[in-house]
Amino acid sequence: MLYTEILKDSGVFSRLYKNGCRASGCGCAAYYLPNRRPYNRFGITAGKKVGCAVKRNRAKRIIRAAYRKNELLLPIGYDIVIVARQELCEMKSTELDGFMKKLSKEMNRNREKASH
RNA sequence: CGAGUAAGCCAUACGGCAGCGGGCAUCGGUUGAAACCGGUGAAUGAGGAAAGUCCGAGCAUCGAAGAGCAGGGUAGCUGCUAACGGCAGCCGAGGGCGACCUUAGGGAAAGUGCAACAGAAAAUUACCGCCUCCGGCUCUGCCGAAGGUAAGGAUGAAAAGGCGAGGCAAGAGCUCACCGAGGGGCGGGAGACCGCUCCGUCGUGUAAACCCUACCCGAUGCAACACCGAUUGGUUCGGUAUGCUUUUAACGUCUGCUCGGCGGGCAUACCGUUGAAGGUGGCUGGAGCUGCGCGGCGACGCACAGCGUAGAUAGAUUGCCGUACACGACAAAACUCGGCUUAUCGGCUUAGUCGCAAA
RNA sequence: GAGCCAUUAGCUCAGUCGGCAGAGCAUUUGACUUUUAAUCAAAGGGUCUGGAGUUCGAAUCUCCAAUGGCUCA
Repeated sequence: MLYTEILKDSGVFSRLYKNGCRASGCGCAAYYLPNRRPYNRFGITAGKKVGCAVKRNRAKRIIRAAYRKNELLLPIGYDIVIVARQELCEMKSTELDGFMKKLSKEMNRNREKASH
């Protein structure tokens, strides 16, 4: 991934759940906050509710594939966490494209607001 | 053809484009060199249960060696195995017409406890009944007292070996035949055990109640453990110095207890070491897999040849298509193996059995 | 990775060294009241998480599983 680091600090995760902007779509929800860095940080959450280990891994894979495809649309300098839901492991990654486009639009709009 | 039994195998397949993990080769950047960063190439990358964590081991650390008790586990025999609570074969018991299957299967005569309700009595039993003798009375009988008895009675899961005959006042293993349990002897077997024979002791069940017997078990787990480690701090450990206390003592240490062994102990100061975050190793060549041969009923063992087949650290198999069909279940390595248990779409192979029909 | 605990009526819990499954709240019915609430009286409601085993007999003992929760590093 080009401008992205993997997010693994659990403190950052909880900060995002508490304070982050939330965008939910089909099968998943995303939280994001600006991080004042020259790159993005990206994390995935797939809890026990999603299912067994096979289903959790599949959900993570699908989210990762969708992110990789749509990485260039997203603005740089954000922490992003995507939370998987139960329905996600039945879906295909192309079905997530719409959600990623919506997410990037929303983030860009917020960024313009903040800069103005 | 139908039903059923046992054993074993497979776990969608192939192709295209883009992408992920760790290594290998190579090119470039960079450097004194290594490391590092980027590109390219050809290979390679989850399971039969990877799961549950129910057992067993390897490996590592913890004592300057260890012993006993407590605690825990196992429980027919013989073998296999690194080991096991696993597996194989056999014995006993039980089930099935049969192929075959199931089985925590030592000791109740070392001791203790428990056996509700019902019943006379649940383990040194006499309520009713039956019988004998004595006494009384309203005398073919009834009542009372003393004894004998375990055949009959109702209860219960279970009633003092079972059943038949003899015997007796009535009865009773009191005696006898057969059967069961126990003990002794002889024979067979590696053994569990089996067969025959004699004796005549018959003393319920429960040990997945306490317990007894035999055998086994040190504790902690790869987040173990080893190494590197900036600033800051001074928890840990070691050494030195000083002070206090003291050598049959107290304290510490393998952990619950005791013995034994080892170290004298505590406080302060200094020096070194260590060290939270992070990184590297541990990490995959192993009780390994495949093939073939030999030994063994078998589990398994031996010999030869070939193979190199995940190693991540927020944790790698995906996305978009195409083709085929039976339209794809359960399900993801995390130190590694051997088992057990549980989940599972279906398909295939082999060997017995029973029933029906035909020849 | 290692270890521990719980599951009983609609809900919260007793009963756990074997012998008829119980309490409180809730529900229903009746009484009291003009009516409701409160109070009083009664009734119904259970595959004791599931499956095997030991036993004459299992919520209880043993084994295997399921679900939920907790602890350690």
